Amino acid sequence: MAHLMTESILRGPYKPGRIREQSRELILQAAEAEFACHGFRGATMQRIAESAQVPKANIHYYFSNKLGLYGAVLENTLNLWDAIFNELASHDEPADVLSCYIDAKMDFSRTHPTASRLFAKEMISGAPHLSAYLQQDYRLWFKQRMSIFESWVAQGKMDDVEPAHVIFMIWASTQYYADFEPQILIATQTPTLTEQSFTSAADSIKHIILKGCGIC
Amino acid sequence: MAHLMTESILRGPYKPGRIREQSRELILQAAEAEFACHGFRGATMQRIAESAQVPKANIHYYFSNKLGLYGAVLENTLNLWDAIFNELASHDEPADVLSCYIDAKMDFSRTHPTASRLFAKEMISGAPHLSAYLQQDYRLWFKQRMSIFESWVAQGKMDDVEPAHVIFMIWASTQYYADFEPQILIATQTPTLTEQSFTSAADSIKHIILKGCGIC
DNA sequence: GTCTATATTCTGATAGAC
DNA sequence: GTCTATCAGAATATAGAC
Repeated sequence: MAHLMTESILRGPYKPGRIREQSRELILQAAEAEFACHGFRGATMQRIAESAQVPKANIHYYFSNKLGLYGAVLENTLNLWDAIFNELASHDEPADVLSCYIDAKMDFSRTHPTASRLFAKEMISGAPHLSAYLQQDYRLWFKQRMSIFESWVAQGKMDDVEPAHVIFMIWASTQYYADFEPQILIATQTPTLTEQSFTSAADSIKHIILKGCGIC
Repeated sequence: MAHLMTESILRGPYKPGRIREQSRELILQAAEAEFACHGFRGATMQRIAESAQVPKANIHYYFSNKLGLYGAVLENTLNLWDAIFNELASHDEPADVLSCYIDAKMDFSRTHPTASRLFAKEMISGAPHLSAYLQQDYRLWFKQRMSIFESWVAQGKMDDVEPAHVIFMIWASTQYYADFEPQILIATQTPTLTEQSFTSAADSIKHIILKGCGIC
């Protein structure tokens, strides 16, 4: 029976370092919400601690300082972001590729709105903590995808639109439903964005982007 | 000669209250940049004072407190915003209306990027200081424009796309070039967004939105 | 690992001389 | 109207008992 006392009821059997992981995760979640809402400077350790329901000093036990905590939150967010990036696969037909990508991006806005907002806040502030990330994989990824679009244009599979602007339109439109939720709710006079709202939005975006780019 | 000493070289002849106006304007400009970059909580009176090159106490002479200053900045921003709202006029042809509106919105992103970012930050934070504004004119404006779109759909002038999503796509895409500038610069590997960048982006957006909505 | 108490710096705001 | 000096409270961060 003794070892049962050390098991986590919620998260399965005991492993060395599990308490550490759990506490870290709890703080990270609270921090993500706080940073997404108030930005790096506007967020306070006090509020994060209250939200995570741990004493303020515990945060400093798990993370070196405020910047370290923010870095950890940002890293989590960027990992999620990368996963969506790679959803823009190079299948044969542009229609399939873009449809799937728009659906994936919109799904991300629905399931990870806080991550989307955190990223947006960081960008609007001039991306002071993202330079390393943006310089690496991101540039390469973008260049590669742009050349795929250009080959489609060359093959007459889509209109001669600048590929970068198409990507920006997709990013902007899909992220909008996470980042500008209050504006959308009031405009459409609905209390919350349902799963159906997102599906409907994705359908409209797909229709406009595909037809607008001359993809059949 | 004496009265020349009281004239402002930059802003024309002396008027009662001119010093007051000038100082207020100076502080407001610095505050807008600071709030747009760090949000309400993240901005500090100290930094605003330094940026405006006035002693911190002077800000409290012109504005009741931090919230009052933020309110004044936000009011300026919303007035600019309203002007663009009304650019979506109800001419006869959808193509003209949407073209002009996209151009106007994109021009706003180019000439008032800080205002755009301030508004975006406020939205991402849940629009805590905008509820009054969003409840009034905004709802009415949106409803009216939606009915125009619906009449176009009924007349077969455009595809049966949900009007709200079209508007959101236009807002999202145009604001993106102000709010997400760092991402765009790094992706396109250019040092700054030129006037030509904005024109090119507007052209792509117009092409995709108009064709995508079936507007000839 | 957890938490109370506290050191230290910073922030918003004010008083009062000029 | 302007500015220096300063307050009270809040912020990050640490010390040290348990």
